[in-house]
Amino acid sequence: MKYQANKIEKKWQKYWEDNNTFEAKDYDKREKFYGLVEFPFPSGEGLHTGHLRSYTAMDVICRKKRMQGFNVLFPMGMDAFGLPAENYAIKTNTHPQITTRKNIDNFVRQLKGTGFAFDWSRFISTTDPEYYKWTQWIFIQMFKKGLAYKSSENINWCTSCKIGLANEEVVAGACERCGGEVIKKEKEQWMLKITDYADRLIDGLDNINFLETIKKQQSDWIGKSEGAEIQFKVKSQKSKVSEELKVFTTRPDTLFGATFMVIAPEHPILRKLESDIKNISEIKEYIEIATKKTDIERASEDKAKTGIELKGLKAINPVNKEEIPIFVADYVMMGYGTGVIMAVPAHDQRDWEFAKKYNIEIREVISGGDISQAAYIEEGLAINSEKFNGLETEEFKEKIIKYLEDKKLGKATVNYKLHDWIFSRQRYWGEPIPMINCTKCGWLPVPEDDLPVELPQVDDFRPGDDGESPLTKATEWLNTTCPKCKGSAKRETDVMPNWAGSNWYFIRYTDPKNDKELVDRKKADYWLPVDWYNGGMEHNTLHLLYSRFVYKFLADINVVPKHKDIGDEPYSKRTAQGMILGEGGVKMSKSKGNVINPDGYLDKYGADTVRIYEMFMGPFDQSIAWDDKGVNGVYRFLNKVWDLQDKVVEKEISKEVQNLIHKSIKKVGEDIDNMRFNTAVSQMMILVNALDKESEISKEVFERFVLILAPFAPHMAEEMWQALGNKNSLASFAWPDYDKNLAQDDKVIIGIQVNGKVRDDIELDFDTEPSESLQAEILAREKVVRNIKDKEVVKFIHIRNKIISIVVK
RNA sequence: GCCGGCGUGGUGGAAUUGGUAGACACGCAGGACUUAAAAUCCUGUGGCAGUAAUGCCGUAUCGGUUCAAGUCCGAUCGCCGGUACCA
Repeated sequence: MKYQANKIEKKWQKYWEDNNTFEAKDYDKREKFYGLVEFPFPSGEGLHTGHLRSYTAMDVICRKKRMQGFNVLFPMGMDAFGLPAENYAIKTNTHPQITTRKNIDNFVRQLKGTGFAFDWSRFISTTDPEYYKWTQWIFIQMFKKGLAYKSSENINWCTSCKIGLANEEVVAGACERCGGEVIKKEKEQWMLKITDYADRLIDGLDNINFLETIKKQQSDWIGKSEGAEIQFKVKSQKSKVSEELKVFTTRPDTLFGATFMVIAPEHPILRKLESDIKNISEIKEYIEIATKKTDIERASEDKAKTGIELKGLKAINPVNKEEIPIFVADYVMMGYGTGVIMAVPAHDQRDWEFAKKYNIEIREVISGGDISQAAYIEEGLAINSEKFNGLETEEFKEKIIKYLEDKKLGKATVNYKLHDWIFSRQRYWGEPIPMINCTKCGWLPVPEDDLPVELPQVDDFRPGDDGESPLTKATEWLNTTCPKCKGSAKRETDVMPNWAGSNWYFIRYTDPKNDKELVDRKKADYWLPVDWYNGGMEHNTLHLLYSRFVYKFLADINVVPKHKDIGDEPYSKRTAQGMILGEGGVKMSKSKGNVINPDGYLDKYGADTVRIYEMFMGPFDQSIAWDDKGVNGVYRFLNKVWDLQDKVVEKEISKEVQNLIHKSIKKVGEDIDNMRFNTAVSQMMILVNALDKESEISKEVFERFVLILAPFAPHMAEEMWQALGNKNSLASFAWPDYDKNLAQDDKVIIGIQVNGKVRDDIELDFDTEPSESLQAEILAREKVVRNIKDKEVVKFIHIRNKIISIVVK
């Protein structure tokens, strides 16, 4: 019988569904395994090959775990809120609800057609009110704990999306999503205080099994630096002022070398002391140019620093009372530290360049460099620092901080790159922020019994040109009563960002239908943490950081467990796959028209072929180009496998085949555990090529092969398993064992080198020990003799099972 | 600039982590089957020289350590990803 992929795939997909083969059982006695993949955004284009790579990998892992006797939870859902759905709605004037439902159906169809062993009974969508009720509930809990607050600040404003963006969503000065121009705009925003968790987000990385590069990305993003905050008094020539400039520095030991100060153009002191600045009109001009510049322009100015001195004002160095000039310059950012720096040109390269340009004194206070050439940024012994002279940097730092603290001139402090998280979007297709504003009582959360706050129907999904949310147009919904004084009040019209639903979804999978609480604590205790989370490289920083933050918060309020080994971390292991590129190695994109939709391949070759190709195409963690011919090669392999069935008989197993099957079981198992799927597949190819050469194949051997093939090509494996006379699905059948001794070849061929060059090889019994007789035998071999000639053997090295190396002179 | 990763045949890639470089697959060439093509099967396939045996060269480049280097060390070049005036 010919291999008919589509027929057997449909048959088994139906079987799995009818028999709930992949249902995860709460509280089961078997050891649990929670495997997680990132749920997709259901776009109009359907699944792409990248989704399949990630999902197939975790599917292979989960199927193997299930065969090994684990109670596996492998869930799927849809992250369906977001801009693309909304932009599509604006374009076509269709409600996002409708397009989203259609897209979800299409995604589910494609996922089921690929044969993933998801527990579909736990399916969730972030747009389902039963789900986002709890997204809103989390927000309210954060508000109650003071972690959600409203703040008016300069936000990044995408002129194209007409939406506020978090700093994290601005890439090189442009909108992360649409690439549009980003400008600064003042706006009232809900903020989440993720900075309160900064230290815990760093410390938590210690005990979890993430790739080292991911850990580094996480901690670099948080960007913790320890240093000191120091106050400089400001002195005006014109009037008595009591203003102070606070600076943050990681090098308080260079304080005596501060010869000027620089403040950011946005710094509020400029407005306060306007009348004291003699050259104010010049300054104002500079500020105007600076604030007009987008970040991208500020950054691309060839590193040439510009700035202007504030005439009429001086700052006083708190340790030596020196009066130093103050500059405004756009290389200092309001968003980091205090927006003011003490410039130490001798020991900071940017300050050095600035001082050279504006002819400011460069005073060396740390010895060891040549400050006439460049700033010396290393540590060293202090000089020109009065009573601190001669101290090592570390000791100096401690002493000067103590000194400043005693005199109330400064203090030790910690600074982070991480900003609080802007959580408001003035858009339509998101979770409404469940807050009510009463003119008398202020901001109050919607009573929890009234959740969810459902997204109201509106006719126009477009944000207002003033940047207000489309929800302001839903007047009936907008006007409500104050939960406290019962007076008239208004609802918050901003919605939550895309991240809101995706930063806790993995918790909900453990109890997806609970309408009483976010999750039944007993179920969460059973299933969490996630044992293995695989996803895209692009989510290694933000999504991971946000969801770790939310988990820690939920653990603090006792909604989810803290674990014995990894504490309040949600994922014990995280891996990431490489991207799949279009043919020729270019990034797939709609605009290039080279996006590969798996549907065509699923129809033509079947899911098993596509699955194996995705695993075989290259190392899992590297980007790789799609190759149509490679798909065909895998299809050939599966046909060969299928045809082997005709040769299966009950018979004795030859020694060679016994060795090969045990070796294969070992290698395929180990390779799956290490995500080395490509070599697992090639091992199966080697096995199949060998079996193909036999005239008859032992049933026992073939059964074992079918079992190791099953995670990769589950449909074909089930069909062949049944044909071998088995009644039930192999999904929970035992993963085969291997015998260590049988997996080991009993002969090895090793090379014989003469002066480092391989001249001969010899077959030896495995584990043959070096011996004199063997040495004599080797030295008598014809090729060896020929290569030694008349030279003297000075060394004879025999490394067991590896090499024989002869050194001659 | 800084941080991380990588560089192996015509192509994707393997190499037990210092021990016969090129597994497996794609492609290509030749052959079988066929009226023919597709599919399938067989053979060959790193480069150079040679009928061959074999020899020399070969893992981005240069140098080092070692009996032995794709693997370790140093320098250089190139590519990819992250980040960007972070005080």
